Amino acid sequence: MSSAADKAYSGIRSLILDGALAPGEQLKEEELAERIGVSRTPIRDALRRLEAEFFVTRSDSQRSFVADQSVEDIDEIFTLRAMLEGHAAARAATVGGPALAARLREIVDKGDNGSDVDAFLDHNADFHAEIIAGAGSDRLATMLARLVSQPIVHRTARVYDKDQFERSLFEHRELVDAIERGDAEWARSVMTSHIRRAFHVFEEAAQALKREK
Amino acid sequence: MSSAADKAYSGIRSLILDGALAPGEQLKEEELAERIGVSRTPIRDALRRLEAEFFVTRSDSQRSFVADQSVEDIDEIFTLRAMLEGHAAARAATVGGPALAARLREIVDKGDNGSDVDAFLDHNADFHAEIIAGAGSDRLATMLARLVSQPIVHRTARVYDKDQFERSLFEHRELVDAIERGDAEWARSVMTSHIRRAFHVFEEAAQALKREK
DNA sequence: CGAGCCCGTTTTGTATACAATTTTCATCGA
DNA sequence: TCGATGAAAATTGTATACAAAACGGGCTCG
Repeated sequence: MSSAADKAYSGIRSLILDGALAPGEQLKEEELAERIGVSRTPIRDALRRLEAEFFVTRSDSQRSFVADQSVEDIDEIFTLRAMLEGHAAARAATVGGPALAARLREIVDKGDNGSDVDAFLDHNADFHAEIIAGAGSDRLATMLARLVSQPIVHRTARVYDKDQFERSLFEHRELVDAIERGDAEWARSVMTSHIRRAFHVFEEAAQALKREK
Repeated sequence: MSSAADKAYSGIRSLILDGALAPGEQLKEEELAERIGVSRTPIRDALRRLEAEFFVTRSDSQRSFVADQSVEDIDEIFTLRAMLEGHAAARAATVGGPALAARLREIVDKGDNGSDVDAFLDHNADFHAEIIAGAGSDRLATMLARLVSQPIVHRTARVYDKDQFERSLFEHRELVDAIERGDAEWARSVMTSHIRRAFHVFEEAAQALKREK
């Protein structure tokens, strides 16, 4: 896990998310290698991975750049995620059956304790992972994993207030109801609004931040 | 274009599509390197690319395998493609405007000449590319590019008969109508059925092939 | 002026040797 | 017989040197 390639991957990722590398900036393999303390080989590996996850883009002449992260870009990501994960929820409702519903209910019950942000994040990650697994589509799971950059989820949750946590939990419960009854379209809509709502929370926080400056 | 990495990429891709490497088979870097005539470095690169395109999967211990290509897998791919490209059509109808409709109509008119398979494939690729570009979402375009393996489109089109070509052209025309009028949901449905229909043509051909054996 | 071209510099691509890890399989002991 | 063990073999990971390609700045020529 702490191989050079993983170190390079998480290192570059952090540099981007912390803003040490600005959107649009060119990523030079040698410079990154020196900065992170590994050779260029694992750096190249990490760049390919980050490219698959839309953190990094490559020009036609193979140079790497930090991808844009404007509110429009985040909107695009949340829109795609809402569609794909809505589809996952619909499939989970169709093929998951009572066994899946039971597992989800257990996760939701465990997550219903207090307002600790980290505990909620754990619960949230478990819940969504279970639904995606329940859809039983490897490619869908892979696409979602690439699309959903957990740090964005985290940054969103940090600005959640008590009311928003409760709404999330409420939506999770409704999702379990829909899956339990095998109602694919109900599950799809709940999941879609769940994710779109998360985007708008993020959006408002970003605008508030902008006004402060 | 004819760099070692590209040679490795298209070489391995061909080996998989020709069946020289069977689904589930392990891909050994050194063996591939020798077979293709480049060193392991570009082979590793190619494997990452093929992994992003769902041709290759990796085990938890970093070994690479040829991905499954069962009818169920193809179904999964077409389903995801129908959803994403349906979304692209809806967005294109919303943001593309008359300019996009005009460009599309030109492409369709050019494609309406005879029953040459290759000409149809060119027309088809142009048409879909224009719509995806018209949606104006880089990440969506990237995801679709990774998901849609042209060889499958080709293999599907090879079994198209005259009637099916005509239906495709008809659907393309209807799509242009929908986009011209800015009707996102109409565009989405036409695109979705267009792609689902293509899957079932492929499916029937695959079953016919199976019965022959 | 400005478009195009040349050449030094920067950056990425490739091969290769060696290191680390994983797998395989033979052996041992209960 | 079964499972554990450990060493050999197979496979992937990493560093590094050199090759190739792309970029940039200054030059010429119209």
